Amino acid sequence: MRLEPKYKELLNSALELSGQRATKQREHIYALLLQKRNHPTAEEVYVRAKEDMPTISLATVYNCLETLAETKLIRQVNFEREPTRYCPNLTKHAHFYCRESGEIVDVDLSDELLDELMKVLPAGFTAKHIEISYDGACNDCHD
Amino acid sequence: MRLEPKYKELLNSALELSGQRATKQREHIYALLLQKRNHPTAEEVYVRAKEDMPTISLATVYNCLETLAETKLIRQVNFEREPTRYCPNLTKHAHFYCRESGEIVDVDLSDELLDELMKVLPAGFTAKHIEISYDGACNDCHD
DNA sequence: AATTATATTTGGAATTATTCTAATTACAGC
DNA sequence: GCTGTAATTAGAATAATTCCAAATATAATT
Repeated sequence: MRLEPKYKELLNSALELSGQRATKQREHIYALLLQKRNHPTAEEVYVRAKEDMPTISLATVYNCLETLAETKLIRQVNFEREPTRYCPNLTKHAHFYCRESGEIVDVDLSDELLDELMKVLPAGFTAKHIEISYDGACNDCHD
Repeated sequence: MRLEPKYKELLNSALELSGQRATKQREHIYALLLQKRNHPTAEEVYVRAKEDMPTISLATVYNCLETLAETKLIRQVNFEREPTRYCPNLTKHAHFYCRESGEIVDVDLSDELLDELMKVLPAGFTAKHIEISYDGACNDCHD
């Protein structure tokens, strides 16, 4: 698994900006998130990471995911009480969770729609972030 | 703490509909959620519940909250990995979480806005529910 | 009203996801 | 190549929640 130059630069500059080091583990985990964008849990990332890097520990996976999230290279996605999932899609989007297949699909959101959502806030409230999750049945799963 | 007749009926019919029994504990917990609508966690509900019902157990609090949520009398509210909070507001609304004060505020949503959110789904996708959470600073907390 | 069947509550143990800790290892600057 | 700091590692600890088996409460039936 190789990290494309574009993303390698993105990673390096994001880490440098926040005064953190570029390590094999961080690069590896970022690469595998980009390579298969299926919103894996930390545990799933751990399993995949070990294929090419058998000595990596679960704690490191958590640490790396945390670092990547802090530096805004990935997003954490939560559905109710389920384990946190991770997503390297940096565009503005919501998540659709199919209760049938368990699949999570990104749903792009326009700036206009996000603006409208901001406008319904009470006076004096300012939101840094809006998190939107749908849940239902995806294309492949109508009862 | 007394459950208003209106809500008592709502509770009884919801429980009956789902074939479950009306118990003191369920009524008590529903009443205290209605009385102080500050989106408490299960632990907070437990503390409050014990004031008037000292022998209630934490497991029962969880059971009752689960039953109330199943019967759609209350909603579960999750913010990232924080403990689940509970909300008896049945209108369509989002939640605003103030990172400063920790306060959670209901934000009413119009049917039109929800429609628009449904329209942006890919073809063949149908959502049963949309969960929207803002996070930022509330009226009382601009840095 | 007593009897029976089933649902609910209870306290504690178990589980799950995640974070913490202390020791080792790796990296960056001199 | 040394030195200081950051990152990784394995395992222990934690927090929220769920599970379990026994006791109790409720509803249905006699």
